[in-house]
Amino acid sequence: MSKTKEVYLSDDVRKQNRFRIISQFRLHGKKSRTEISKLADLSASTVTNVSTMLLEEGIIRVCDQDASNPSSSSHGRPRVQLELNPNYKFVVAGSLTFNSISLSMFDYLGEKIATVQEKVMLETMDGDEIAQFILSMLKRFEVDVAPSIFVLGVQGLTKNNGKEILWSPILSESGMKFAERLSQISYAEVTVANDSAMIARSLSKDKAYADGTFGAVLMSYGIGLGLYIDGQPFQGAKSSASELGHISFKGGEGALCRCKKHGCVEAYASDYAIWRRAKGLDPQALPDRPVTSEDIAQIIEDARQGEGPAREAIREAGRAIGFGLAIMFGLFDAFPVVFVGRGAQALDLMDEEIRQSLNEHFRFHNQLDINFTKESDALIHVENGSSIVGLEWLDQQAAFGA
Amino acid sequence: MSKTKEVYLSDDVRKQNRFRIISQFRLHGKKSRTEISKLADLSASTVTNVSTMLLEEGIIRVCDQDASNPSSSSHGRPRVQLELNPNYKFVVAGSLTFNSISLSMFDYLGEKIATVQEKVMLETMDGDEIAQFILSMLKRFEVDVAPSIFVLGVQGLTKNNGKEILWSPILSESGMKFAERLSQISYAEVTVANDSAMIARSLSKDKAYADGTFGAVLMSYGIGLGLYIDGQPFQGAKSSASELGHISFKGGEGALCRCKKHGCVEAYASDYAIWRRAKGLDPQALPDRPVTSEDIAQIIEDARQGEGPAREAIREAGRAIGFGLAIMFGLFDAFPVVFVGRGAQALDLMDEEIRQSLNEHFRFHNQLDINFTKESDALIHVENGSSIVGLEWLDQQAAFGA
DNA sequence: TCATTTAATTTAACCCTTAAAAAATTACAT
DNA sequence: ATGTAATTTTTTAAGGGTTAAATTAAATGA
Repeated sequence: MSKTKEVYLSDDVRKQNRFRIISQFRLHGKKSRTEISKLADLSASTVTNVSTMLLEEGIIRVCDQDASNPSSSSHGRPRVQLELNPNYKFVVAGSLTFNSISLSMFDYLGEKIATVQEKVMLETMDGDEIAQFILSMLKRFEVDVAPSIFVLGVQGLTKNNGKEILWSPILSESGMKFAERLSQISYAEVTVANDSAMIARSLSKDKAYADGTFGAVLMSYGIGLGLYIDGQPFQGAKSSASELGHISFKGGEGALCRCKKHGCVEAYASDYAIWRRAKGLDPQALPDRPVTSEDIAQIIEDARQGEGPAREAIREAGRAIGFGLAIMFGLFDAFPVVFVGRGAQALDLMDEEIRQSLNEHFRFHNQLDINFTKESDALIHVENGSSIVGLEWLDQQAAFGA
Repeated sequence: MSKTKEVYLSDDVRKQNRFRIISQFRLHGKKSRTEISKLADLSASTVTNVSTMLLEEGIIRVCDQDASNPSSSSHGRPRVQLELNPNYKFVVAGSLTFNSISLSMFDYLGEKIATVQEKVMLETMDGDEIAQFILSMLKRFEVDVAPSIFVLGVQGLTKNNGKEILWSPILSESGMKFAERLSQISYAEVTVANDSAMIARSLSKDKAYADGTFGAVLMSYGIGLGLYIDGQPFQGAKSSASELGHISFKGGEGALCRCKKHGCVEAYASDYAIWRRAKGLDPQALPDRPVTSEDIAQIIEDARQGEGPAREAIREAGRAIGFGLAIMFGLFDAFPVVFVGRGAQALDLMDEEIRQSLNEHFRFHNQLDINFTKESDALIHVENGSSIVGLEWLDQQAAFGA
């Protein structure tokens, strides 16, 4: 998954240039050799050579040269449009949440060609069972192709190599190795990634966020942060890091968090925390049943009606988020923030508290013209971001080989 | 300063290999072509070609082939030892603190060949004056060579490009551009870097810390953190980041910090904070005179005598540091920590409080077998780390050209 | 049908690395 | 002294990559 190559042979030069060319197709879609030559800043000869190889290897294909040849200037030999071959290889991108698994298959062009979703409590399963379950879901796809890579977004701390889940609140074992098992039985590459990081990746392709520096805060069963800096996903040292949710907001006597510590941001801002507080339950215990989307929607509606425990629960969530962001801003400088997930629907009700809290805890008062926006469909973004990771991996494989 | 290069021409291949070879000399000192060939994993022919060029360009030189030809096996043509040419180019590495400037000149081999130190209050000077002052100090060096690059360690937040100080407690202007001015009048490259980051860089060459992952906590006029992960210096998004000192420890009603906010870790753990508390001064005001090394030494000695305000001030510092580290560990995973600076002399008196605080605020109880050690001579480490940065820059220039 | 125009391919030259051959330099035995 | 073996370094020739320039391919329009 790394892009770093020790380059000291002309062979490596070709691989680099293959990657350059594939990347241009990935970025711009259908293009002629001449256009690619300009985009990739490579000579026409090189583009001819490389694209001949890529065609032979099935990585790209010649488009149907319909009447509609777009950019071609009417005179002269017409351009031959090429594009990535959608059938070259396939990615399965998915999202594992505490009560469901959702999987979608994408072709090499990035089109979603199938999708399956299943309710299931992951906490009750061990690594083998999860791997088997995912494989069984695959069989229900209408398409008959094998994926080359799985990318699965999951809440919690994942290792940067994508091979291990260090800790996840939705899994029974920690350091769970279902990735390894799934890889064994499916003969495919398997990558696990932090869900919020995947959301950020998905948004990074969006024009509105494409300038490159922003954070995606996921407010749902937990609180996650995915960070993009100068167009690059930010990774922690070993792990997905940027664990916004488990920054200590209230210290040891604070409300109980799912991670078994007290006072975490999550213990005030996640959906179970908001529900717990709105319903007046014991802050030192976890709710005894899962909190549903409907529960949260109801609380938000109550809060909109006026003051009361629901309103106050949401205010407190805002203060916790603001505190967490202040810490993050202190470490990374302030960045625009996109809120995603069920809790984000109440962003307008929290805005003031977030800003107050930020103001109190972040050191640069004057830099606080921070942009908060919200996005829904967290799950779609997780899947989308995961597919992007998968496609990038395929591109690198196609360029540099195994 | 980045190592990433776009390689798509055979010319780039040679540059990469030049860098490989130079790096081996940097790493191992005197070596023959044959040895370099093995170390750099390049053919003997390539090493011959490249070293011929490097010799012509004055980047390396032939060593005096004394009687002592070390590794050479007695039979056969003897190896010709080569090494980096100490006179190729020169680095000035320095440290700017609130009341002094210290500069040293290093040759291309990394040997310190001159050093000057000067008491001066930086806060009273503007960018131009600082730049002029540094130049005037240079004139007092006994050597008559011009440096190619200045690397200056300074407390506060620096931009990653090394061109700007975003914020520093010891400078009057924020975003000060003295780097630019110094660069103009000295015709040399100028880099400003976070002092703690430089300390970490210096320590990273030390065998004890060379396994690669550790943090260096600087406890003196402020609280800084330099992070090394897997042998690589960790950088924030835009800035030196990892501002341990300004994590909010006590919130808005906490003690006044030099950054003008309240409750920062620094407001409890820096030398002025410890002094303030030990002397029973108003926590909502800054001390009205600089705290000296002697002041701190005195407080530590008092604290060793038994309970009392001095002892309690140091305890509180430990709690603040522990809290800050807990936040850091939550974001980066736990890492061994080296303490440096005046305050570090009291590490044994704080150890218990640091660990208690960590335990309370860090989410993984069981991972707390963290190594704390201390190093003194913060200033030497800052200079040392800075010289390393300078030499790396020269190496890259030598390999890749301007 | 033919000149014009633009796209794509082929050709020839250049750069870099490396394996293999050659040259250089020393130790040691006779 | 002199020749042989051992080792290091340089030179040579081959192989792979890129590119500018020349050439071929394919369409338009008079």
